[in-house]
Amino acid sequence: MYQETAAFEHYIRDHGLRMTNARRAVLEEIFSHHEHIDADRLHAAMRGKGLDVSRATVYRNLDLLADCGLVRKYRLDRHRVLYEHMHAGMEHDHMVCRECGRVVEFVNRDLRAQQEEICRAHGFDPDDLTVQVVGCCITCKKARAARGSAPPSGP
Amino acid sequence: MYQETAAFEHYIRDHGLRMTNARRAVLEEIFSHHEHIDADRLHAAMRGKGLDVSRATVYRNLDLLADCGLVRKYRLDRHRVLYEHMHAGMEHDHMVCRECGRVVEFVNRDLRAQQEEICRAHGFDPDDLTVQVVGCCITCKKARAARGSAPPSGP
DNA sequence: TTTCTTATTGAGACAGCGTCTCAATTCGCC
DNA sequence: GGCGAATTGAGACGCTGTCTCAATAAGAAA
Ligand SMILES: [Mn+2]
Ligand SMILES: [Mn+2]
Ligand SMILES: [Zn+2]
Ligand SMILES: [Zn+2]
Repeated sequence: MYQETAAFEHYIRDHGLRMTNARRAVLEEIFSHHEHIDADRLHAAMRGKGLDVSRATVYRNLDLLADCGLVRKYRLDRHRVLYEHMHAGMEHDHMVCRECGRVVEFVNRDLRAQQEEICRAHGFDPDDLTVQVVGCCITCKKARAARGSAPPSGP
Repeated sequence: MYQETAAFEHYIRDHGLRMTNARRAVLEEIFSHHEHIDADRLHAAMRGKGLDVSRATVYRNLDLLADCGLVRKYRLDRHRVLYEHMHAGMEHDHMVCRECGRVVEFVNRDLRAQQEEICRAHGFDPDDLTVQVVGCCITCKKARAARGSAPPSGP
């Protein structure tokens, strides 16, 4: 947390912004959640703890944190944007199950290297590399197979 | 177009659905546009030609076409979903410029193979593999460099 | 410390976009 | 042609994220 606070304050100063209680509160809150969470849920969690930060401010500061690289922003389903705090530069990607909604994370350095190579080839300067797979997870696949081949009571 | 109509009708029959004029119209319309387009613009284009298909129906049938694989659905910016007709299994991915909004497409078989390999390793059955890069395109990079290093009138 | 400038916040209105509802229509089968 | 179900049209609706603007507070300067 010292690490992140320092990085955030550094970014703030560097950009002629101001460090505020609301900013510290949003930073602490997002770093206390270790799953993907949307802005409204994060806001509700804060209100639940008695932290009076407005909805607009939570949205604004999550985006600020994303800009400064402490938080990542994903759209894993079409309904809402999810945020997640970074963990020391450990970038990962996602597989999303259509059936159960489960999100599986994976890290693959080669995939990233290859994306960077493509960018280089096009003279494109990337800020954000995303790989996303939508499909059916192993659990749902097994469940479907079990249902399909040997249902408890015959059809 | 015969190809796609046949594939669509086959999918329709296979799923106990019905072929309608609205479906044919949406299919023809999306295949007549060769850039990314959103549902409302496609709807407007149809109305412009005198095709009376409702907004909801355009949305519904674009999603149906996406389900059956004739159309792909992307969210290249956070504002809206864009659709694009497939071209004989030629899957591609996108780089989006933050500054000018330009979208650069690229095809890379290795990247796809690698994604499939990761899925296999996780027992994940993919329907949809997406790679998206957000950053700064070569044109904007050059424009920025020109502005930064040698402005017409001194600072 | 007090003063001053201005970035930030809060509260709610607003907007975009996609979904839903339900009566009317159309499809496909008999 | 008649029937039952799938599809459509029109608009209301809901969810998310953005914007507005007056009030507040950060932080530089005095
Ligand atoms: Mn994640
Ligand atoms: Mn494309
Ligand atoms: Zn699943
Ligand atoms: Zn550009």
